[in-house]
Amino acid sequence: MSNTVEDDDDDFQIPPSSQLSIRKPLQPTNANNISHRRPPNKKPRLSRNPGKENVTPPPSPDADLFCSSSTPHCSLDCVPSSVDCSIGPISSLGEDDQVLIDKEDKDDCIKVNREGYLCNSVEARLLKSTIRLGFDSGIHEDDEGFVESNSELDVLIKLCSESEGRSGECSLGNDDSIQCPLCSMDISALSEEQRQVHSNTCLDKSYNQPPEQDSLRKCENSSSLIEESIDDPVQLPQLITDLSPVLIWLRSLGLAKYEDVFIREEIDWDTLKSLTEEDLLSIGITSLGPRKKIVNALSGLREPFASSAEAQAQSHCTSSHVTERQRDTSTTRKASEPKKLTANKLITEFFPGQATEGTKIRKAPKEPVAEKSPSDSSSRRAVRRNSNNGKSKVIPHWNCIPGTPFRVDAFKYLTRDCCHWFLTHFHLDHYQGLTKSFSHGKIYCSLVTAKLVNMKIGIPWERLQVLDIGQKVNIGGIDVTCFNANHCPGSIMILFEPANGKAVLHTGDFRYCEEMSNWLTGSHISSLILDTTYCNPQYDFPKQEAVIQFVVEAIQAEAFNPKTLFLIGSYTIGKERLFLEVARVLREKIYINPSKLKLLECLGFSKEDMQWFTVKEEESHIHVVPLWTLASFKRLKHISNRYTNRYSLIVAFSPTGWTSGKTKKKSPGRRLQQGTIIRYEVPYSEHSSFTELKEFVQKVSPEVIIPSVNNDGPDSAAAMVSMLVT
DNA sequence: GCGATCAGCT
DNA sequence: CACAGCTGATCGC
Repeated sequence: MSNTVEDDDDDFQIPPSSQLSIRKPLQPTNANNISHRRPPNKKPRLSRNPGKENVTPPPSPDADLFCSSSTPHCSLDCVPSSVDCSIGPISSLGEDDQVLIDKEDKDDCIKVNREGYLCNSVEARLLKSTIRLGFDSGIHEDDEGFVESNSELDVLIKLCSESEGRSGECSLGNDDSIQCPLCSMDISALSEEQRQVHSNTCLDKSYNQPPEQDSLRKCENSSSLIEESIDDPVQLPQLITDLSPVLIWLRSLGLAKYEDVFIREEIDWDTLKSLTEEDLLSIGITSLGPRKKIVNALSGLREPFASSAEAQAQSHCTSSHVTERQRDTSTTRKASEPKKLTANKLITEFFPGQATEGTKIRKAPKEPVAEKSPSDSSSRRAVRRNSNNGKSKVIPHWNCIPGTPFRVDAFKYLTRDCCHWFLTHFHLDHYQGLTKSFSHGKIYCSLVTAKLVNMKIGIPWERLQVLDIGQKVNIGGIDVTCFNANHCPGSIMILFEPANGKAVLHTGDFRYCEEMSNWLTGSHISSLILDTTYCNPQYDFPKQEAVIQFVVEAIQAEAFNPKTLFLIGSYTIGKERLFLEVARVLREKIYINPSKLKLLECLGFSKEDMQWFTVKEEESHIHVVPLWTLASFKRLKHISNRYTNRYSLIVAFSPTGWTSGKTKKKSPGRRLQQGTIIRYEVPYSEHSSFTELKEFVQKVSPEVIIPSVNNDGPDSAAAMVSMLVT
């Protein structure tokens, strides 16, 4: 193509303005000395084109996608046009990518982009200040770098700590007979909710089974359940009796991966109690988080109130008849519970209302753990080993909607007793198990997700039921409303309102934005199934807009060398906003491969947006590539070798929220360089930050929270708790 | 040969 | 560590 940057020509050729208009010609000095480049997180370099100096998208035909400033909840001119400004029912989708929607208030017409991204008007408003303030997203820290303590923090801390070590699954058999995975009791006759209560109770018992009580988990609710179980002792779960107390204890901390170490060192219960942090270090527990966690738990073991005999005697798997009365009774007993640690308040203590189940916070690991054997060192292996033709018998709590027969993102656990399957978004870990031979009923999802499921997996449209955003529908007698989850295109969170009046909000994966709380005002949420991916204060990343601006400026800063190839990582779907905004702001086309284009065509981008993509590699020096190809310099070197003639410098952007955990707090990115390869790690996240989770939970104010992500390991929230307590 | 699943990896 | 995958091996049809 004529507009290709010539491989061997050092002279920068001005490309057609539509493609490379902002691309800077050479800087006056040190053009070849990469290390002398200005760090991009400083003052933005101005474009020669005065109309394109900042992140504000240039006027474009799709400018009408912006909400007018008169719309109360919408602002500002710097909101990317790919994002919509509110949410409302998409009742029909025409050829145009925008849909005009009449809300109840006719004056409040809003436009929704089919892409489905949300308008983060507040983010947009914050943009300038965030840049100036080093991407401060508004959270306050103390000198130690911790988020200031308040009840909301405690709420989430508690949420996290409670999510540790408890395995909340409900049992669903493939056959008529349904057994509790722990005590093997036949629970076929029980209702769905009762089964969950039963299984969860068993798991609570297993958690409390070690001879001494785990100091990290003085959950009064579990205590109350233990007391309830006294009245109804049945056989001990086999799983529990076969394991050594040390291993059980270890597992209860979510540190099963260190089982091998403890076995190798032949650490028995007495030895365990005498271990010091130094000992732990010497036997190979080098990670700070797990070590602290163990030390903390050990100190709890040495406490006099730990009553092992009693715990064992009481830790029998109970049948499911945990009645409201019993719960009330146990609740009244709680006041005198000796096991309670005031430092570990239940998250639900901060919320009004009575819990609907004995356990208010459930661990809902992404993978079931109930059937793990002692030798398993990773949950993944355990799952594989225990998988039943790919469909595990034990379905995590977060896949079940209490009070309904519905399943969410539960295709790994297909059963014949359910015919309503919801899919929150098209990411593998959520649709895994779904194949084109699916014949278990209907799949409910957004239009974008339905298109992808149809195209990529081959599910026929007859099996797919599109849920219109913001529109309440009745499915099997249950009101269902979905909202834009602001995660990836097509992602939704789903509100279930069963007849029992106990509404359940399943967030799917989501990135919080202020509008979300508006949708939910008025609805009392009983259970919140929450995406807790970054439920840890260390994950406190900037708003997406700030990161986008950082990337734009970084590209501008690095682009003075005309033989620079820019790579932006992305998933199958996800991170589109990042590279689309880069294209729009820099007014340069972005290369994507043909299969990616086909995918993007399903996402509901406008024609104007789509014009920024090209499948002709030579038309662009900004390429979108799979995220993992940027994971290491080794891989980047591989890419670099492919383009030796054409490019002399590779600048890659890895957008992931995990970046924020390992860099300084709220840093907009990390610049790493090896020779002619530069790699930026930028904290562009499509999950909520800890701060956002806090805010969301506070606003939704549910009675019960069911985490959808298992936060085990060094990053575990329990470790965070121990750090806060000590 | 193909689809589905699993194991290992980043 | 692991967001959300990819790749290659294996198995059953």
